[in-house]
Amino acid sequence: MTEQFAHPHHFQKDRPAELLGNSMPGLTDQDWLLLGGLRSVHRFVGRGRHLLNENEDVTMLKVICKGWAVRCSAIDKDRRQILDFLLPGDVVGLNVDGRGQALSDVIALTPCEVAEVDQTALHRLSSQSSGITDGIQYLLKRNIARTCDQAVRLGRMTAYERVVSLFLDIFFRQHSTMSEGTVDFPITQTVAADALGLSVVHVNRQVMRLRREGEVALTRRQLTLFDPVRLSETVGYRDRGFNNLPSAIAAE
Amino acid sequence: MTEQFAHPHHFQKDRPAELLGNSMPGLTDQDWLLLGGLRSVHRFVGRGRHLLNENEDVTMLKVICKGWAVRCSAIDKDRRQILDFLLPGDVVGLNVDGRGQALSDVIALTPCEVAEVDQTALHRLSSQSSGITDGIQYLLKRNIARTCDQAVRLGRMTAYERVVSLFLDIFFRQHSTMSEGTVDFPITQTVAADALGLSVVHVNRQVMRLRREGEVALTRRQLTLFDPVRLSETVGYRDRGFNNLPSAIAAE
DNA sequence: CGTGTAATTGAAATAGCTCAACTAGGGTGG
DNA sequence: CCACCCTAGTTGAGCTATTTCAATTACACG
Repeated sequence: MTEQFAHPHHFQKDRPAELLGNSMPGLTDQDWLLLGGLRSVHRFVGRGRHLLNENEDVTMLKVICKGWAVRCSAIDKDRRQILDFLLPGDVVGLNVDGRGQALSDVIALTPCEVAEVDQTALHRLSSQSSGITDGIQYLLKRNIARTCDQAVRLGRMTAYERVVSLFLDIFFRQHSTMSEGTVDFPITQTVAADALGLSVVHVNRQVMRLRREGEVALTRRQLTLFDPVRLSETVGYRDRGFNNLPSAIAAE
Repeated sequence: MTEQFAHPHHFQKDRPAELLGNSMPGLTDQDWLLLGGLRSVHRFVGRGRHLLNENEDVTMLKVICKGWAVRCSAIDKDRRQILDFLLPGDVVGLNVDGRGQALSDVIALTPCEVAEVDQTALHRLSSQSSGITDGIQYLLKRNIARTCDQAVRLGRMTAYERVVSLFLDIFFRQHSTMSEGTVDFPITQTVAADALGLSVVHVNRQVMRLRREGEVALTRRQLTLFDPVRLSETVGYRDRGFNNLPSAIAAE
């Protein structure tokens, strides 16, 4: 399918291991060594291509090195729900059902670079190091947290709140203070609509409103929040301690 | 003693070790022994009482031995989103943020009996047995699957579909064939509304419709589905392999 | 037997959707 | 360099699913 871009000669040991390790707090030097020894295959995936298909047997984990992707479940031809956005460092293939099959599709939102790691190889490492075991658990817990927040958004927030809350999520995944700032935002309004359970038209109206209110600037690829604190308060945003906000660091 | 735990299915389901072990497939006899040796404290929790508060530091895991609970996040005084239903065998305390604090409240839906287990004690067991490590991962993955399904429901299904899909979920968690049957259903329409992101009134209208269509019978505590197969097809229900449906067993 | 919680039903209000038309850019080929 | 497309964004107008409000009925439980 999408695997025609493999570069078998080009084994990049450092970057995938580094990205993976950075997503797992509390690794020892020994753990880093083990991770560094993981054999990985680097691949390029074009925008819109699948990194994973729902119900596919997951044998390889994929660490996103560059680009953005979405985890997404299609319920019929013209309804799909985006469950999560994946940024560099995120791992594809952890969300599986009781048979080890993928729970949802994963689709490249921008051209992506991923490092493929054999699942059983990582499992083997994990049995040698409790740090890595804990690291995988940490990634699973982060996925749970994101999906819970997503469910609350979808179930009990107004359109306006959903948009703000998505903006805050994406913002704080890239920005580590509570002050004004600009971050990458390669998310079209159509994609945002599928993430927020709204129609494109209605997403657009909320974005327009936020612009009129002077809360955000939004171009094709960049999002600026002018007062993240105020926005956080208006929608009851809660940091979950998986980003790099000071509160999380302070609580260590 | 060893022999007692080797055949879990033949034993009563109300003991913490059995309940926990039964939720973790693929345990060895040795794993069962370890679990059986876990010290646990038995508690009774009244209906409506909290088993866990959002943001509470989680030091104890609680295995539900009897009764039902909900995992639920309050966004303000009169909006809350129920994320999951917990039945006997489910574990309270796995869904935590990056600081080890609970992501959501857990509230007893009926009077509950729980077995409290020290988290670090279980963690210690887990470092002695890869079966138990995998078991915990399995529980986390099940939580992810449930929350993903919940997000799809909330984001992209009509009211009618949401109700049917919740009924199917609850049904197949207690019924292991695709044929007509009756299961426990201690869920008031108000509670269902908070789980489905709908108003009580509208939930009621969907239930009435389902009754009129002859699809369900629903009393205060019992739910009957007359044709689960047809219902599954109309809402695109997918079994995730965490219940006891034949498909799951067959795929082993 | 009362009393409070849960279910049911109708009617009016509304948040969000659909349809449709139009604008703005960004890339591509001639 | 322009003409052309194609995708993304924007806006208006009418429609509908769902909510809110309000009133009534059933039901469990002390």
